Amino acid sequence: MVVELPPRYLPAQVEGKWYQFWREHGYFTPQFDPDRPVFSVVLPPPNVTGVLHVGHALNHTWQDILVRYHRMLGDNTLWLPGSDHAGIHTQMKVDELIRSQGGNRQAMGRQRFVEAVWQWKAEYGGEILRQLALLGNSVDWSRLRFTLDAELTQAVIEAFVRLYEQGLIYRGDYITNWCVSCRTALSDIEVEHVEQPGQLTYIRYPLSDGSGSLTVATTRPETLLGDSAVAVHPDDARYADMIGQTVTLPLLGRQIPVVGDRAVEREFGTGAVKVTPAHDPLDFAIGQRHHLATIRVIGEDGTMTDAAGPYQGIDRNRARQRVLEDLASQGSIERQESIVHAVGHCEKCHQIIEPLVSRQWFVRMKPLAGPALAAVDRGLVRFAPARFEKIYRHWLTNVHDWCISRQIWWGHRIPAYYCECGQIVVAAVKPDACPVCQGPLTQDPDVLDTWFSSALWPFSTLGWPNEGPDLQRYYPTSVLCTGHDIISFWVSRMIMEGLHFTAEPPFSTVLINGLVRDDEGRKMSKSLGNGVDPVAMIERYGADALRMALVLGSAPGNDIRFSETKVESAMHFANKVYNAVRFVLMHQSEERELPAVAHPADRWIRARLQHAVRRVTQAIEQFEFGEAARSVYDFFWDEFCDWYIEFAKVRLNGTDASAKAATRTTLAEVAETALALLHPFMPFVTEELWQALPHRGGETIVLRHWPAAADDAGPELASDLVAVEQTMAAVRTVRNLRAELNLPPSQRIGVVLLADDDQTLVAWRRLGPELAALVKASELRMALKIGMERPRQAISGVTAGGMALVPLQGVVDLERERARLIKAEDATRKELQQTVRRLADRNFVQRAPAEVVEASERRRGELEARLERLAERLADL
RNA sequence: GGGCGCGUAGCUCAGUGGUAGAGCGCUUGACUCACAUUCAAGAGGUCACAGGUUCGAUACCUGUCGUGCCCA
Repeated sequence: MVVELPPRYLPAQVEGKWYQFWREHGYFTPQFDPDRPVFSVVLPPPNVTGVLHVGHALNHTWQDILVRYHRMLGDNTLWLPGSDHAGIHTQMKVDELIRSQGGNRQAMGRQRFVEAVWQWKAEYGGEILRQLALLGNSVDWSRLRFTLDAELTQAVIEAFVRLYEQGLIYRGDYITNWCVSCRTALSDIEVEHVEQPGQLTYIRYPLSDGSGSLTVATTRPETLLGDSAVAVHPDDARYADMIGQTVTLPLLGRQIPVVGDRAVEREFGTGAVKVTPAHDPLDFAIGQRHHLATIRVIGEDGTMTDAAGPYQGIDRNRARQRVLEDLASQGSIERQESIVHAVGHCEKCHQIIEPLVSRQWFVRMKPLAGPALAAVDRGLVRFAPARFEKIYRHWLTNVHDWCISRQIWWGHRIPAYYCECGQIVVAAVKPDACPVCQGPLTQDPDVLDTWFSSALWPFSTLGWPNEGPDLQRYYPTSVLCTGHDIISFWVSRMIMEGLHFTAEPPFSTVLINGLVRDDEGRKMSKSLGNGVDPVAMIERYGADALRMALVLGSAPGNDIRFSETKVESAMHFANKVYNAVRFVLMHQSEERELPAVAHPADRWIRARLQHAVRRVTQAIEQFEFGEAARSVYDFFWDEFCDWYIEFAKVRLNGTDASAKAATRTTLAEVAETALALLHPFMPFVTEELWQALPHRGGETIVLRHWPAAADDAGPELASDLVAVEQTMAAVRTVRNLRAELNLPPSQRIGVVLLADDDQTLVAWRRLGPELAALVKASELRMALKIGMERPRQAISGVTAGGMALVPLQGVVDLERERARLIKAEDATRKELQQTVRRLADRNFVQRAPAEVVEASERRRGELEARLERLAERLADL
């Protein structure tokens, strides 16, 4: 067969072609077979504004490995792609764009702005999806979803209405995290806590009866203006008699009570705290318990309200300075100390969060959290690795109600309608008029948190609330693969909503992938500028290389370090695979094949392949993708390329036609199976090569059945395997001797192999031609050691079952050789002593398993023999 | 303050209750007819430290130190 393949693998010329082929033929769309198991996965939807980063690349590669593996097993395999609308983020982005063009969101009005966002989405929102295809992800494009699609919006509205009707959604005045820059409420988990230096100010509040004063400590003196009490711990002896008294609020002169509350930490500051229910979550809770006034002194724009009296209209930061100055001039400040404390910041814009009371919509979490915890307890959902259950449990047991309204325009608008008469109607379709007074209704202006729609993703994407075939067939999904950073954000909420709406957990396994860090172990971030663009990596090294680099050395839940050299070496591997198969192709023949006579090496490589099949299959089943990848890698490179192909060359260059036929067949079949094994990891190069190789039926490796580990161990197999292993050992020993002598590979040498027993001699002889070729022997003599006169003036080495000698014909550095032998003798003696000591130990002999004791005894025998041989050689010199 | 990881070759990381492994890097030699994106050989490790369990611990337990993350 004439094969014209360039000597180097060029991924750029290959990858796009095959992806298009797969996509056009619809191989990623399952053909449902009711007799086969279902394997379904939903892609964690990336932000529509996003671009692919290496974290996605790892996460997607893992999913693609699982999905391609199950597709090859013949399961009904669905991987459903999509993106989410990323409410705040997208709105900010488009807002900036409009402002940069001199426009203004407020002036445009809501409707035109939302249209502009849709237009932006149509133009740029597909970027991440395009990049996702570059990675080779085998997603079903015919089922692409977006959280704001009509069907998914219907699901969101339906969920909201049902939860409302069930009393699980309510509207209320509550303290929320407010971002003065984004001008919206945020949920707890959208707040990042950052350690910062700050000032703890001790302020004296005089007792109203003039009998003294109480000192409180605060890091936020400006909130003093909104204080409605001072709280102390009821069991704190220092303040016991002050509870029930009133104090005078400095600056404003308001009379406020001293209350006792167990939430107060006695050890912090003075043990007395100012209570500002409108601007602190803990204070809000205290305020509720003691029916205190909620005085909002900071507005939604971050400036002081009219309740702040003389400070009205001042920015919150300047107000802090002014309050401090005024307190100082009054002599109310006892002292100040520097502290480091965690300050909440907006995850999106990194501004300091302002906790404030506002009217928002909430989901009651406790009733939903119970079943979600039970599902994990009962094993209906399991985490891999299991330790992540703890994070899940901890969050769900301490869960607070979820603020779901956002004061923005881009998103699912809340289906609540208000009448002037005070009536609130929550309905999927806007009613014509108020059911009470027939007055006109206006819709709530707010939209829902993006995570509210993401929580429904595993079933809204499959058609819920409609009971269509997709929902019946592919729900619940099989595995959800994601990072541990969104276990609370997303995973737990999907489980809660899934159980609530479908009575089933949305997936049975949560597979956690680690973070991809830079080569120094730092998190990748924009500010550090250490992010890696996966698309650039793909362009430079190929998607297969990027995938393999990320997967090798990755394990469930463990972070990995990324470095370009890893991608480079993975590219080398792709090239190696390519050239190995190129070799196979170059030796295929159009001639009618003769009956093949199998050679020990053929049986050996097939046995090693079976071993690799078992290892890879097992590792994938256990999500040990790094292990699985390494197994294929080692098989391909070490066993197939470095040994089998080298063995094969001998027979291919020989004259025996049936031996050639057997070799060709083995090369082709082993390569074909190995490519299948590698396909989930490196889809492109494997398809390219598989198409060129002879294969039985099938139009794509994507649908090739997954290799099954066969039990083909014949009686001759074991001795064949030993023969090959002993040959390999002898080759290594002779090569070692060659290296000792610094011989160039081109120089042929005489080699003598002396076997300790018949079995070894037979083994060597069976692979004699291969042995001679691999050690570049001009002459190879093999004999039993007994009765054979050892050549003098030869360099020698011990090997499994015998020894190897290379006659030197007068050219040898005797001292160097002697030093080498002494070193080997020392090492051998040391290990022998260890082994002897162990075997002398009655405890060991009696208690260790029999096979371990036997192995030790064998080892002792080997070591003794080796020591003997070494001594002989030394004597020779 | 609470919780969870990690500490194995120069670097990045596998791994196992019974003789320490890989890739990269390094050293030496080779453009050997699939591949120099290669081949062959080599050097390099008290498996963080201290106790305990065990006949035997790098692995299991406890503590210490270092380091990273999450939550409050």
